[in-house]
Amino acid sequence: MANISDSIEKFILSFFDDGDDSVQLSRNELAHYFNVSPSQINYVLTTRFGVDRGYYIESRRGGGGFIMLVRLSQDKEDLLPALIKELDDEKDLTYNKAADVVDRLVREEIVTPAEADIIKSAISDKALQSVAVENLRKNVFREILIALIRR
Amino acid sequence: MANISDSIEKFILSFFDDGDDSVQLSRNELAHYFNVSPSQINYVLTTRFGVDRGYYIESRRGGGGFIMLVRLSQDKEDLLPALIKELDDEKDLTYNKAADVVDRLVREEIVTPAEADIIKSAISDKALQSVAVENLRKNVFREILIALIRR
DNA sequence: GTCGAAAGGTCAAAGAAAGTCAAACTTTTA
DNA sequence: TAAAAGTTTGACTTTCTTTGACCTTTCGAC
Repeated sequence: MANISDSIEKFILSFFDDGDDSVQLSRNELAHYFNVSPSQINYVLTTRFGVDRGYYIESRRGGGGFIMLVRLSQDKEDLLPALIKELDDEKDLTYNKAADVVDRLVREEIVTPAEADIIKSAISDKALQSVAVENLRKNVFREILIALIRR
Repeated sequence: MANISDSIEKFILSFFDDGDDSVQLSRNELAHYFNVSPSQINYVLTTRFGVDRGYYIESRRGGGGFIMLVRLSQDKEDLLPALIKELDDEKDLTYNKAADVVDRLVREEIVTPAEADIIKSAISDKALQSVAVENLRKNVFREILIALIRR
């Protein structure tokens, strides 16, 4: 966790701790506080607080400008079907993108952390990297078993 | 023990001495410390810290990158490591064979029935039948999401 | 209305890791 | 002692982060 972006992410997340569903911040202040260039705040926001992770970003420029992060809390009934639909549009589902979704499912209490580990292992690069299709299931299953050992 | 890889292995093993189950290291630092090329660290990791030896490797690139080694249960009596080993010998792992194993894991109370459902969906024919490899993860993930809806 | 300062936004380049792979070299084994 | 197995190295790739130069929007003063 040596990198600053992770620290900034944590810092921002801590603002949500009071159960608030939205948080307001100042890009310049934050950048100054962490001694980084302001655009790094944007980097953190786009990589850590995108829709994939279940956040919505709103902002205003100029005097009195601000950035507001809203934690999306979708209707639990709709979330899974919505995610499946989004899947189809996704042209390239990387592990990281998928893992973000899984983390969100944990947050929404649709899956337990233990189940999330299993899912992540099943969709990991390692599990799916199999040239020969015959080995695929083996790979996926192996990764799952490994995930089980780890807990 | 004249070769450097063995020394590096020993060195890394010593980090586990405090009873810790996981250890974090920097590839570059380690390579520099031993005066070897960074890729030699990968060599040591793959030859000495693979799953067969009871370790799991996780890593991240870029600024603040790291390599984390997790020690898995080394108990050869344990069911899971034994199953992983058997997997390698299995020439053709059908869905039914795998599902049997999963059911056994439920009976042994290693996984919950809910987790078993997730696992089964991840290794189902449907999940893994993807002509184009790019769609594979999508398929697997979709099947898992569907399994979640069902419950 | 116009202007300037005060925000925040964008993007590309540079930097900082780790990963891959094949070739060269060394050691072991049959 | 030749072939196989294991080790070492380095060039190249991929991923993620950090920085800075330049752009756009908003507000308040005049």
